[in-house]
Amino acid sequence: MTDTRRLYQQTADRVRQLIATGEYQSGARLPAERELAQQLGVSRPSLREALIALEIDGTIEIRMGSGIYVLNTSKPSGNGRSLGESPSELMQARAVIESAIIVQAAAAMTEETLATLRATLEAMADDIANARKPIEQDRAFHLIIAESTGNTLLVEIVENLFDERHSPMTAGIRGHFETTESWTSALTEHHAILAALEARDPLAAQAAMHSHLTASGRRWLEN
Amino acid sequence: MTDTRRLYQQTADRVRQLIATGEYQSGARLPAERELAQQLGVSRPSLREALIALEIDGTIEIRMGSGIYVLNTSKPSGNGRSLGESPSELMQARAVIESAIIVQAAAAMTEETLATLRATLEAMADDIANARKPIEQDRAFHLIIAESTGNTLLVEIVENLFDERHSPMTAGIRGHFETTESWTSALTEHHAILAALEARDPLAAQAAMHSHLTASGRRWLEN
DNA sequence: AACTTTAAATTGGCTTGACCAAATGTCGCA
DNA sequence: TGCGACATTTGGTCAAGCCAATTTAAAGTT
Repeated sequence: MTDTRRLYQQTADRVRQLIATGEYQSGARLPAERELAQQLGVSRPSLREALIALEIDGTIEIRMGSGIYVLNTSKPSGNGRSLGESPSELMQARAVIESAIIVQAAAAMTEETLATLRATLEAMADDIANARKPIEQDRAFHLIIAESTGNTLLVEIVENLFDERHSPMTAGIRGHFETTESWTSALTEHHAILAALEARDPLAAQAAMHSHLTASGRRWLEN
Repeated sequence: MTDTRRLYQQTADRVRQLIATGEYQSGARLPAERELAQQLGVSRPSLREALIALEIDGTIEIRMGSGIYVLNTSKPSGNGRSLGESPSELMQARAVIESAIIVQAAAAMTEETLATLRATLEAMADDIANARKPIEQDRAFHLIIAESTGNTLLVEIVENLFDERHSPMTAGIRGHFETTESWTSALTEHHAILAALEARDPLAAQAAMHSHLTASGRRWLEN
C-alpha cells in the first residue's frame, strides 16, 4: 500500500526513524537542510514543513544559522512495543475503558436510551448507503453509552479518546482508509452491542464492545 | 518590542486571532492559500508552515483541492472540566477505569514491578508513621499499575484523574481531612491489591481495586 | 425538466532557484 | 598569543511555476 499522506508527514516520520535507530542521538546535529533534503529526496520547503512538525512535538530544536539538533531522546515504554504504534495503543485503551463502562451502562439502560441508540444505528446505515462516512454517528453511539452511566468524567474520557483517533495528529501517523466494508462491519458490531444492551446482559455487552474495538483497531492498522 | 520569532509562528498566531475574533468561525473556510498569504503579507511557503502548525494543534483541517477549514473552536486541551463534577463522580470514574486497567496489569505483572510496588508501600508506611501525607506514594502506586499495561494513554488517564482529586478546584469543594486513620486504611487496601497481583489473580485484583477506590471515595465524603 | 457526463476553474501539494540574515569558522595582523 | 575583519556555513524567506485533487459549471442525454 502506497503512503498517501502529505509529504511532510512521511518525511517527519523518516527523520524520527533516523533518530530512533540511533543514527542521530540526543544532542547530535542533523545534516544541513539542503543536504538532508537531498538525502531524503525531497525539496527543501517540504523538508522544512517536516522539521516544523518535529519541532512542535519536541523532537528537534532549530537554531538559526547553526543547525538542527536532536532533543530529548527519551523513549516511551520499555517493552519492545516500539515505534509509531499509537493507533493500536489508542484502540487498546478504548477497548479496556469502554468495555468497563458498558458494564455500568447496561445496568442503567433505559428504554429511552435504547431508542436513541437504535436511531443512531439507522442514521449510520443511511450514511453508509450514501457513501458518507458515519463518523458522527459512530461517535454518538459510543458517547450515548458513556452518558448513560451518568458520569460526566467517563463521558469526557470516551469523547477525548474517540476524537484522538480523528485528530490531524493521529491521522498523520496513518491515514484512515475507512471503506464501506469496514464501516459495514462496524455497524454490524454496533448492532451486536445494542442487542446485548437490550437484553440487559452486562457481560455480553462487555464482550461485544471489546470485540468491536479490537476489530476496529485491527481494521485501522491493516489498510 | 518587535517579534523575533520565526515567521511561521507569528503567522500562525495571526490566523488563530482571525479565528478567535470570530472572523472565521468553526466550520468556515479560510481564503485560499495564495490569497491568504497575500492578505497577511507573507509568502505562500511561510503561510504553509504556519498552516501545518495549526493543523497539528487541531485548529484547522486542510483538505486537498478543497480548502482550509476551521475546526472546533473549543479548546479543551487538558483540563476543560471543573463544572458539575462531584468527588463521588470522580471516584466512581476511577473505580470503573482502574478496576478495568488492573485486570490487564495483573496479566503483565513482572517480579520487578511487584518489587517497585512493595517499595512504594513501605515508603507509604514510613510517611504515615512520620505523620506525613503519603500522597506521592499513593499516586505512584496507582501509576505503576497503570504503567505496567504498557499503554501510555491509560497511564495519562489515571494520572489526570488522580491529580484532579488534589487540584485546587476539587480541594475547594471539600478540604481533605486525610487523617492517619484514613491513610492507614488506604495502605491496608493497597496491600490487599498487591497481594492479588502477587497471586496473579486478575479478578481478585479487580475486586480489591474497586473496593479500595469506593472506600476511598466514601472516606473523602464523610470527613 | 431532471439527471448524467464532461470540461473548465479553483485549490492545495510540491519543486526549483535565488537572496537575505544569523552563526560560525578562518586567517591575518598586532 | 590574542583579537578583529572577512568568508563560509546554515537557517529564513520569497518568487514563480507545474501537478493533482476537488469543486463548479456547462453541455449533453433521457
